[in-house]
Amino acid sequence: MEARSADRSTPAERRQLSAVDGLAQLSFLVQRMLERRAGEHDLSIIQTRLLGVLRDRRPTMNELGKLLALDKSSVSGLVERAERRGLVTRTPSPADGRAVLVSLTKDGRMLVAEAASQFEADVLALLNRLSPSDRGALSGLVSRLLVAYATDHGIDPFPSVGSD
Amino acid sequence: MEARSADRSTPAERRQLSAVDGLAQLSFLVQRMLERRAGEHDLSIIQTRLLGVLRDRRPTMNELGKLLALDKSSVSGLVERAERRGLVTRTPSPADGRAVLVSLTKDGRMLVAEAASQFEADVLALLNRLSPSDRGALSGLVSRLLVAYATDHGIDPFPSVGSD
DNA sequence: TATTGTTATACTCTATAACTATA
DNA sequence: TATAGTTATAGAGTATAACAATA
Repeated sequence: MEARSADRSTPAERRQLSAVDGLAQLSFLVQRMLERRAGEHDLSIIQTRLLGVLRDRRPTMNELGKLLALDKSSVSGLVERAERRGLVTRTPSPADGRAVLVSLTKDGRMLVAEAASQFEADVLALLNRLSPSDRGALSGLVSRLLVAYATDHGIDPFPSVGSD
Repeated sequence: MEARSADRSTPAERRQLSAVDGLAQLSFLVQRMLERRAGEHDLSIIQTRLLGVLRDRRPTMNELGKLLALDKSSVSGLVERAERRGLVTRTPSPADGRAVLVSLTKDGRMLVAEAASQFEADVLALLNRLSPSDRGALSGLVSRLLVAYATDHGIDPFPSVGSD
């Protein structure tokens, strides 16, 4: 649902968002930035995530399902649509006759690189609204938060977000 | 795409995420929390957002489209499905014979309240991984960032996230 | 038998276009 | 004419279930 403050005062009187509202709003903002940049390349967020995880992997359909937290049948459709656009290719696995390896094409790699750099620029522009010292502080706090969370969940905090 | 660090060192050597990666990961994490809690009530994120914006509004279909950034035809379907579940009701507008007012039912209000409080608890639990002073610092920085961004875009930073 | 992947099916979500009714 | 809303249609994205091929 929408994050919402219980605060009923007028805008001019309110000077700070609650921590929960702030984090919720920030997450929506970042997601919107990603969605917008992806959309400029006719990519959905999930298609963009697919290309993203393939940047440094050549997984089977099965592994892709785990990486993206999708059912194998969903992966079939996702990859089929990306393949139809020439962004990824399917290759039979030499190691396992049942398996299929998915990898980026040149076009796919170019597209994801472009979208990634634009998204990065968006986030940097957002962060530039803070002073350098505030920026560093925010970055450090977010990093610590994520590392603590990941550690609690037995995950390596550093590989990418979302799925891999 | 997946947020990714260009850092190629091993996990044990890496001690901080880049600011961009951190914000991207954090946004995915918060979104997953929302998605999970919504899913427990058989709600999608967009259905949850619909209920969320209706908590303190009684908009027309048209206004709802602007609040959620959806085409009017999308709103028709969205509201139709929510109405079928007994979560919202449609009432003819007394002021305009063409317009329809959408509002929460008791069931809808209960559902969104429950999902909201669970989501809030998730975010608070996440934040509790930081010390109280770090928590305050993070909250303040995020708040300043969002206020600066909103001000630059001529938006009131305080009403809810995402759409309203 | 178990695993990998595809296909059939069903539903949500979204947009465009055509339509009705009201302003 | 313009606006509010619905409906028809098309497509992406998701899951479950049934299936074929391989291990």
